[in-house]
Amino acid sequence: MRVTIADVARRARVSKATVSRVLNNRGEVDAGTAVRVREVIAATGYTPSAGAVGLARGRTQTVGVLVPHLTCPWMGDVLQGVSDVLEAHGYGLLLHTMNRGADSVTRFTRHVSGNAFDGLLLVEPPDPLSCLTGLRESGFPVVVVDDGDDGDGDGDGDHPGFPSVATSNRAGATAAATHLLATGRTRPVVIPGPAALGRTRARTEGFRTPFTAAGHPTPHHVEADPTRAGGRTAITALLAENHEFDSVFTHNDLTAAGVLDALHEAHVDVPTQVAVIGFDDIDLAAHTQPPLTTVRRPSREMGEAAATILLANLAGAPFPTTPEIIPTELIVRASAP
Amino acid sequence: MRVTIADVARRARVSKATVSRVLNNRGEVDAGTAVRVREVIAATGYTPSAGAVGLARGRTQTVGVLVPHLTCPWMGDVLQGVSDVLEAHGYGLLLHTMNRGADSVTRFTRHVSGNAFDGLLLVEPPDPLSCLTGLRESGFPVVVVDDGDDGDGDGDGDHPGFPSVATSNRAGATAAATHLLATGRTRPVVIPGPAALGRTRARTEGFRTPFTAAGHPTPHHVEADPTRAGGRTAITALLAENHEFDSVFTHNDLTAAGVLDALHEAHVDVPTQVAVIGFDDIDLAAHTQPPLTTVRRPSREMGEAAATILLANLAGAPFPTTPEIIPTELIVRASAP
DNA sequence: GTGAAAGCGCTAACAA
DNA sequence: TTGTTAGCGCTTTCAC
Repeated sequence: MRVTIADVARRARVSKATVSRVLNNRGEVDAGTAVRVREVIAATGYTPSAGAVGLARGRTQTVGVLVPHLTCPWMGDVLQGVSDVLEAHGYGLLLHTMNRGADSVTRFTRHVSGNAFDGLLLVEPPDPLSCLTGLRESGFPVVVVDDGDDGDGDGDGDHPGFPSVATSNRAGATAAATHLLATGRTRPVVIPGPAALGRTRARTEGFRTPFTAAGHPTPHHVEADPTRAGGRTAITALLAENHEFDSVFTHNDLTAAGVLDALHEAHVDVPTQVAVIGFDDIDLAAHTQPPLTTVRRPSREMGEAAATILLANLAGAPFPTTPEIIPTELIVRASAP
Repeated sequence: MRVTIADVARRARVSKATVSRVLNNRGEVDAGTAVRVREVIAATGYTPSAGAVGLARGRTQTVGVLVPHLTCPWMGDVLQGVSDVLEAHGYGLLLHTMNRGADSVTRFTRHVSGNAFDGLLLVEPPDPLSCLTGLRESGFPVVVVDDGDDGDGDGDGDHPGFPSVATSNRAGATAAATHLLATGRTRPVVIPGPAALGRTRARTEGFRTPFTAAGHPTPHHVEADPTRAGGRTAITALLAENHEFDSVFTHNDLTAAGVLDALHEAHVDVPTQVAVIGFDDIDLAAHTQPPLTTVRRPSREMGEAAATILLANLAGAPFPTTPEIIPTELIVRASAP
């Protein structure tokens, strides 16, 4: 049988209340008594039951994390950032996936209303997560990670009104464009991400700005699946129709890798004939042929920031009113030196 | 204020016990009463408090998962497998990392003895996890995922005695060797993983067997960090000393990618001059130049299997006495056709 | 400084 | 079939 607070109290010849005081460092205990209690605790190896403490205190010291799925390249980084911060503060991390569709959401909702955690981190939530608004109104602490914010600080991401952490999508894309212009590229092709996402808009606009500002036409856009095959197909088609371009900017690295494939097959040299820049800086980016210049998205730092904000709120601090923006960084490699 | 079982009972004009019966489908309730109770539940949006249920029942419907860290390529797959199974059975997943060293372990241990979860999944535990033995003796349900088992079914992984899920490390390496032999390679170089791991032994032996069986000498071994840079350095050194070899087998894909780098730099053609086979089949493997032949390790399936075994045990079934082996699969790509 | 007692929200005998 | 009564293990007034 587990050793309970009552066992400790009996052996230390005090009341449960006193043991509780010692446990929670409520100074109002006689030094000698405290020592005695601590000895018994050590001797019995007593650990408070998380569930009982939670029930009595009304807080579980646990944070829920809802992610779309676990298999995309940067999710591990986000989670690691979250996990590090949570653990450092003694919080547990209850992980939920939306991988199994509607059923997943139902289960998740039950967990939420079952008070299984004190706060919630929403990673890359798909556009209209209906249960969200309910949560928000009920005052449940929620932080959105990587909302589709443009990163210019005015909080117009996909879930306005929620405290959130985002990256500088717009500025990152602008940096890519500026880099291309600085190296003499004037006719880029852009392969954007899903049109529904705020970050796609932000990256599109951020990329266009320097070009139009320099008097160049709006960059040519091409649709493609956000996969390696998608990028490859798109560029192959473009080459077939003899479209002229001297550079490609994709909204994700996987697509960029496909672009490199297509160019390679068509014997178009990278970077001399065409420069390529991706977005995200996933592991693969450093390993393509040639290595990919890309806009790094600070996944881990975003996870850390989100967890920090949530924990601060649980500790009584108000949520920040504007999104916290973690800056992107242009990683220059051989595909666009 | 949250709506509690007492609120529901009052509004349905029954006792809390009856509500509880309806909640848990204890058939012994009058149909009419049950309907009335359900109506009130629906009307109030009542959800049982997870903590209170856990305390009363002595079970939390939550499983702990301890992973070394979240950033390695296959961890997401393992977790996705675990998560899918757990969610499908209504279990929560409490995630712990050992990323922050000793402190992590301490926190984790507290969670364990705090009864925060009903069972535990240990993913790739480092060799001697001291708290493990204590757990085991106390009868706490633990399943080890990817123990360093050789996969030949005799249960001699790094943590013998624990129920576990592993992959066919030995057979996978044998398949790689057989493939090389079948394509005329007789002088391989092997870059093994960390010597302390059981799977390194298993893969080493599995690879050697076909060669010695065919009358060839034991393959040449070269030490290297399990990173891309490690593989590159190792092969560069080997080339510098004019060591003759016609193929390379590495215990992980990252190292293999480094090997490809080194060969490319030295203008050694792959696969005509040297064939290369890796292990794991991480995303990168399909994207190297040339694409990497590798032994796929079924990460996600391992996660699913481990969760299934644990849940079965929590439901009353005994643990299997031998490790569950999910087979590897040789993925043939251009680096060793 | 310390203890008694009343919950936290639920389940599970035991009666009725 | 249903209600009553104890807990589960802890925190927290409120007295002393």
